[in-house]
Amino acid sequence: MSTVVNETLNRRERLRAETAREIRTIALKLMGEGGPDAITLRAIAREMGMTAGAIYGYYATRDDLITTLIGEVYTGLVDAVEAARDARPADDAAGRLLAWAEALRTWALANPQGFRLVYGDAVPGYRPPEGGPAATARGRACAGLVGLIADAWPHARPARRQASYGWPDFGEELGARIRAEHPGLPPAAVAVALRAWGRMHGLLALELYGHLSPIATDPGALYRDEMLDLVGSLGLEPPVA
Amino acid sequence: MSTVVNETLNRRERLRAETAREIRTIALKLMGEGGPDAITLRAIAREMGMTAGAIYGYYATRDDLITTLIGEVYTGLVDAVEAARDARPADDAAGRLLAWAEALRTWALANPQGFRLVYGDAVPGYRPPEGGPAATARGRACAGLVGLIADAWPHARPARRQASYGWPDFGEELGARIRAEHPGLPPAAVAVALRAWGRMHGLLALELYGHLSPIATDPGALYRDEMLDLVGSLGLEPPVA
DNA sequence: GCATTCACTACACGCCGTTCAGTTTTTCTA
DNA sequence: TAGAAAAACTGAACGGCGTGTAGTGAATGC
Repeated sequence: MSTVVNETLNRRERLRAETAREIRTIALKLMGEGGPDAITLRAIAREMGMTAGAIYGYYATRDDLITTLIGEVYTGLVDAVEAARDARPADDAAGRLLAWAEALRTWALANPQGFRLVYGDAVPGYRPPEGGPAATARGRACAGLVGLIADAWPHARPARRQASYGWPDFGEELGARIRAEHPGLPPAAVAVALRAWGRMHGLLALELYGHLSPIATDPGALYRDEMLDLVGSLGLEPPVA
Repeated sequence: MSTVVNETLNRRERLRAETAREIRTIALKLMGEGGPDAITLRAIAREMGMTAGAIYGYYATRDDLITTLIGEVYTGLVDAVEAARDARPADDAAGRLLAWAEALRTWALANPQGFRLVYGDAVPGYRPPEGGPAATARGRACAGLVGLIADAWPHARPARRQASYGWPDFGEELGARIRAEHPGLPPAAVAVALRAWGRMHGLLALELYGHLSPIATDPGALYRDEMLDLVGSLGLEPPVA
């Protein structure tokens, strides 16, 4: 079945793909306006001049659509942070980490509903599926963060390294990937990367969910400060600029 | 009208208060079973042998009920972390901070839906009201954290203090409270406290929302590690135990 | 040219929050 | 203590939701 798919798509298939994309586009628009809960099959259909039932020809259920959207949005997020990282020279470990973190916050502030979709409760009892684009995007994010930590690892003070971790402490897939990409990197570095992820996520989540606004007038300064502290704790010199 | 309320509550008022409490209790039970979205006026009424409309005699709207619940749950959370902190001797700054952090995670794992209720999207367009129990609880949490940082402040390395903050960078109410409770404490300490909050919240939120489970097998170890790093970065010696 | 496939509509079901007129129960008062 | 006033509650309704299912009309392929 995987042979000879070279023929251009049928007119039918083209229309079909286009409609599926329109559904997703409108869903994202609705999400941007009213949050993940505004993604309603009936609202999408209304916007498209269709009936809600028609969407079931494209997505088996609302959760399926949401899952697809999460994958798309998450991928866009990882694209953004990776691009920001790669805009810095490869030997500027501190700059690359800071660029990643700053791009994450910039993206989150520009797409607050997307952040909620990816990291919050999109659906009541929603459990992300095992594989799929969302898992891939998360894998990229984790691997990217580990890469940033790996670049900084030679500078890290030994005091920070004493926690005892082994590869079994981490997901098999991620562990294998990291051992391939960064031979010789100890598993403790993965723990540092995940903790760095937590430091970024924590202040961002608090800010985006409104828990910081009545308390701190400039959450961005707090966040930058936190990232500089992180860079410093890795033994890196933050850039003077 | 405010005069002479000394009389014991009417039988009516007693029954009324009891019913209101039953509503809240059942709502929390439903939340524990099915998350915040399972809090449904109809489900509550069903469980009580009532009609959904009857609840409107006690709470003006579902959001009002949710708001009340958030306040209660948040208060319970702060009670728990404060108790854990106060179980340690006053001169053990590191132990008190670690106890606070550990109690936070313990509470969150025991009440994951409560964590979602307080820190996540309880309601689509929900904006927490200005005052109320939830704001009070958050104030207690912040003040408590600042207190923990204040105890550690004399030990902090000067390198960590160079960020420039002023009192206007923080909420008026919180600022006044802190200046009263900790005279001489610079505003930069508040920033450190909020960043510490972020470090706790980040790993916890990632774990509870299932973003860490496919990656790290023991998020608790990660969390403890992060907290030890935090304590160390404050210049405190973590307890040997 | 015609059978098949596909996209879609119309309708139904059960859930939800919310409102409101009416009924029942309790409390207060004359 | 009888009746008025107030409070508590019901039952039905409205609109909105996700989700199925039978039927319709047009495009596709032989």
